[in-house]
This record gives sequence, structure tokens and C-alpha cells, in this order.
Amino acid sequence: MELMTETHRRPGPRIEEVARLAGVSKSTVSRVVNGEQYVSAKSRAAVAAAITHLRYSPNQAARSLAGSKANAVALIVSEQGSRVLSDPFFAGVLRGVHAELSGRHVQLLLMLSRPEDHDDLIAYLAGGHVDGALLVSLHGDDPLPHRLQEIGLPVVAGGRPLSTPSIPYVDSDNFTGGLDAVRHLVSLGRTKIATVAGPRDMAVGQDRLSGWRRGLSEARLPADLVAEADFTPESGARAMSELLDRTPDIDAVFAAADIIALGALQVLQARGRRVPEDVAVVGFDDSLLASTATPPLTTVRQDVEQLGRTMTWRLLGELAGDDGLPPSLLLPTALVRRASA
Amino acid sequence: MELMTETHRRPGPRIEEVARLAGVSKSTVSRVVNGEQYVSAKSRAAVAAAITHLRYSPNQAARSLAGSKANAVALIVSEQGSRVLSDPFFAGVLRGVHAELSGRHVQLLLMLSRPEDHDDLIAYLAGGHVDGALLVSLHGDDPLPHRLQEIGLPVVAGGRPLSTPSIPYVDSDNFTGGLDAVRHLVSLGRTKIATVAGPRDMAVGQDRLSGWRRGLSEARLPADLVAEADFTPESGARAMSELLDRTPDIDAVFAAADIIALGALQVLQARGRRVPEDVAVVGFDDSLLASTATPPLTTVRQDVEQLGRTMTWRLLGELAGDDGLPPSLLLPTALVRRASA
DNA sequence: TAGGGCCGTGAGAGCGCTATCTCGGTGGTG
DNA sequence: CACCACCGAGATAGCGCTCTCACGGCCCTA
Repeated sequence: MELMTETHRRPGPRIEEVARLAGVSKSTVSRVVNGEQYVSAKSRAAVAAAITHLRYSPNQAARSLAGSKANAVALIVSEQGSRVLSDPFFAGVLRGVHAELSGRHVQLLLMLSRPEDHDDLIAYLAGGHVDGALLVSLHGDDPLPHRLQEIGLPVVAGGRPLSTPSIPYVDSDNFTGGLDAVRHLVSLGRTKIATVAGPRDMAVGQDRLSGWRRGLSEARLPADLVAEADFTPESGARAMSELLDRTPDIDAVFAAADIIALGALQVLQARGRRVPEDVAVVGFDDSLLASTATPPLTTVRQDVEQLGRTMTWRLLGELAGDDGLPPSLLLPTALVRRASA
Repeated sequence: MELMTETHRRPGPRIEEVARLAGVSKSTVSRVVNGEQYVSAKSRAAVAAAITHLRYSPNQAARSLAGSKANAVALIVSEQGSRVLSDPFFAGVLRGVHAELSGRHVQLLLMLSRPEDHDDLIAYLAGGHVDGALLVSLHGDDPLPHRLQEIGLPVVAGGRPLSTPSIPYVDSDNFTGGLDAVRHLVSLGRTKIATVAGPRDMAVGQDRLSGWRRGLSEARLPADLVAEADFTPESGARAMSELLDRTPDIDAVFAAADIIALGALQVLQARGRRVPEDVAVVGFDDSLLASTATPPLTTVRQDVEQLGRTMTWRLLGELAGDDGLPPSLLLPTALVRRASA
């Protein structure tokens, strides 16, 4: 009797059984499950009761197959290293995305992809396994957004993508953030205001730098004290050293990120500068690092969780067929005053 | 002409087309795609060529439906707040999980669940939408691991689950870590060694505390200087204050996490204690916070990425039907000496 | 030379849903 | 009173794949 094969059946009831218990057809159950109209209150209640009683949970695979939609979106992190994941920025976005998704029966697939894996990624996404994609941490030359657009997958980027301006994105208002930081420094009477900028191949680096420039030009101060760092304390320290070597009498620094500011802070203290008396320091992000630094860091707050929520809202809107959605959105930033400036 | 409905067809070729191009049947293409035996080298090559040429990517939904397996695992974060996501611990685990999964055609579903959402979660998972689950950040009384076990879903926990000892888990050797921290403090000649312990309803809190106790008992020192905190600098600061109020002449503190140590450090400095001269401080985790603290923190390093990898390895092993897998695994920790002790 | 494995392959039956078509009943309109 | 729009419901055809089964050819053994 080879009928006795171990049938490894998936557990749980089928839609069929729910229909039988509720005394209606599969179609009606499907309508109820999908919240469609044209179902009598009576049927609706009967189905709901049956679902609860049987603990029915519709099979996503079957649903996707029949319905030509995946009920899932991908959060794609495109980065050479996987450093990003430790970044509070990423954590915040993730939290926001999840918050916005929760209760909507849309699954979140997390995909990291290094540039050399992009082909696989594209193939997978082109297969219709997700309905849309959220993109974060884009370096400027990353061809990924463009390629996603090519295969017709709805995409929203977190942070302005340098390479593909046509893609919808949500970003913090980094320019105004940088501008506000400098205005604050100017209001403190500082005149030799340097910056440790972020990577120039990322919009976030460019925009905060532009804000700094604008602030200095407003105050008719020279904008020549620039060093570049990536988002590590080490590179922040290195950049600060350069700046100090070049111009020892700097009296303020705008760091493009708290984590950069931290490295700068260490160098400043090691070189005998008092913060904020000799050199005022402003960071960016208002991460945990800012409040626990010594001295606590004045910084520009960005609400990354809100950024995640907004990206998701935008994507789901597009998937629902809303038009009139803004192509892109800028989220406000705010200066948080602490001891360092 | 309502035939003109927007047919929203999924893009890409079907298995059928690959078969036609390769001159074989669907069955053979399926065999090649799934790496089965009993396919001639010739057919295999023809199919591979066709796949490449057509950029074929099999439809996961159809695969899951026909094959009764989801080709996906869930990473479940069970927590009241969504604070966890910002935790470097979580980020590290995530990175490890992803690394171990990559190239295996297994998708990662990220699911956060507050206790009040557990019913939904269970229903979803019972539906066979994932093949297994990875669990992190469990408070002791969390019924989730038990319930997952009930529905027969293969599960591996990250961190020892207090409530369900029978569940396979992977954890850092927190006990030995705590022990090593104290031994180091003792070797420095400290005798009034306090601890700011982690939450007592989490294994990680209990185990590090036990290690501290053992260390003191080895050195025949009293183990009565205990305060408890959760994983925030604020609670660390509060706990440190209590400790100092109770016993002003403390000369060393073992904090159950770097983030707790940070709060302790601030209180210590505010109260005029020099670190490490008056009070030596040891943290746990070796997070970024440890190296950027003032002074840089001596701490116990745990390799959370490795933890994520190991959890995943264990789960995939179980899914592949390996037996002889160790039920649980402990990963080594290591003391990292810096300035604070 | 006949029999039995084993390899390589194809045909075809579902997997559990959703989408579409169909149809009877109801109530408002000319 | 006939007509028709519309609501509520059921029947059924796939969605794209995997899995089981069947079958022919080959090699090895008796």
C-alpha cells in the first residue's frame, strides 16, 4: 500500500472547510476574507464565526498564485558591506516600515544586496515575488534603482537617489538641517566654522554640505574648511585632525553625523581643545550616541522612523492605485541643543 | 469592450517556455532547477542555457503551493516596544542570519510581534507560510516559543528562553563572560565589586549575574552589591546611584551591558569618582558605545553576528532533516581590555 | 536469451486560492 | 404589469509549479 506515503500535509483548514461550516460557497468565504462588498451581513457573520472557530488562515502562496500579487514588499539594502544594519538609521527606518505595514497583511522581506549580487536580485524581483520595493542606503552610482524601475516594480527610495532622479523618494531635509546647524553656530558668535562632511557620493553627504555652505554664505563667512569622512568615528577623527593641522584656530565644527562628531570630539579633546569653549561641535541625527557623548552633543534631529513610515505609506499608496501621490517628500529636521554648542 | 481590463500579468517566462526552448519537458526543467539527480548532462546543459537566455526565475508562490514548503524562514522579534530594532545586538544577529541564508534561495521574513498580537502571528505561521522560525529577544515569561512548538514549526531561539527550556537555542556564554569580568576586576585588586545586572526576567540578565556571583565566590568576596537595570543608559544611571547611596566606597562595577555601563559612567563622573582610579568599570557586548565612551570601556565581547549565523545553521540543518544536531549551543565570549578597568 | 534493476524522461494530477461568469431574487421605473 | 438594474450567491477555470506515476532503453546477471 504505497498510499501510506508520508503525506507531509500542511496543517490547518482549507477555505473549503470554512465554507462548509458557514454554509456558504468558497466564493463567499473568499469575498469575506478579502473584505469585498456584495455579501449579506448574515453570510459575513457566519463566515467570520467559522474562521475564528477553525482558526483559518488563508494560504498566501495560493493567494499569490491565483491573484497575481504577492502581498509582500521588499526592503532592499544595497551596500557593499553589511555595515548598514548596525546603523541606527537603518533600525529606525525598519521600525517605521514595520509600524506602517502592521495590520495590513503585507509581509516584509528583507533583502541585502551587494552590487555583484544585483543580477540575482533583479531576477528574483522580476519574478513577481513582491509587489513593491523600499530601497535604502544608496550610494550615488548605484544602478539598482534604475534597474528596478526598468522591470516595472514600484519603488520608493529612502534618501534621495543620486543616480536616478526620477525615482520617488522620501528624505530628511538635510539641506535645511545643515543650514540650521550653521545658523546656530553663527548665533553663538563663531566665525571659523568647519565641517566634516559625509561621503560626497551620497545625497545625504552632499545636501548637508550644501546647507553648511548656504549658512556660511548667509553670514558672509568663508566656506573653505571642509574635510570628508564616511560614517565611522575613525574617519571622523582623521578628518578632524586634518582640519586642525590646516587651520588650528577653528572655533566650530559641523559634523555630518553624530558618529562622525564622536571621532572629532576625541581628537579635539586629545589636542587640548575644550568643547564647547574653544570649539563648538554640532552633529546630525540625534542618535543615542549624541546624548551619551561627553559632552552631550548638540545635533540636528531627523526622525528616521517617520521616514520609514512615510516611504511605506507612499509605496502602499502606489500599489493601491492612488494617483495624486507626491513624487517625493522631504521630512523636517530640528536642532537639538545640548552642551557641545 | 470590458475585455480591455488591465490584465496586470506578471512578467517573465514560465517553466513551459524554458522547456520548449531546451527541447525537454517541464518535469526535466523542474529537476534541473531543483538540482535533482537523474538528468543527463546534455539536458542539464540545455536547460541551464535556456534559463539564462530567458532570464527565467521560478515563481515562488507556485513552488510553495505545489511543493508544500515555503522556502522562507521568519525572524521573529517578540518585544513589547520596538526598541529592540535599534539594538546593536539585533543588528548583529540580523547580519549573521542574512549571511548564512544568502545564496540558499531562502527568503527572510521579518516579523515583530507584541504579546497582544501573538494570536495573529501564530495563525499566520500555522498556515505554513514559512518553514521555520528564528526567535530573538525573549522575556522569560513569553509564551511564544511554546506556542510555536505546539504548532510543530521548527524553531531556534537566540538567547536561552527562560519559559521553554526544551526549545533549541544558541546563546553567548554569558555566565563565563560575567565570571571573566569579575576575575579581571579581582586581578586588579578590587574588593568591593558591584554589579548593575540586566532584567531578571531574561536569561541574559540571570546568566551574567550568575557569572558575577561565581567570580566573587571564587575570590571569597561578598556578593551583595546588586542593582538591576534594563538596557538603557537611564536605568543604568539610576541603578548606579542607588548602589553609590548604599555603599559609597564601591571600587568596581560590572555592568551587564555597555549601554548600562554608559549610564553608570555618567553618574560616577557626576559624583566625582574617577574611572578607573576610584572605580573600575566593565561592560558587556563590546558595542560601538564601548570604544567611543569616555574613558573607553573594558568590556566582554560577544560575537552576535556569529550567533545569528549559528542559529540559522541550526535551523536549516533541522529543515534539511539532519539529525544529530546539538540541541543547543553556547558561543564563547572574550574580555576586551580598554581604559575603564 | 530472458529477467530484473536502474536511469532518464514525459504526462498529468493537483496544491488552495481568486477571478470571472452565471443566475435567481428583489425592488424600482415607465 | 412587464422590464431592467442590481444585489447576493454559486460554479468553475485556471495561476505556475512539483510530484507521482508510467514507460522505454540500457546494462548486468543467471
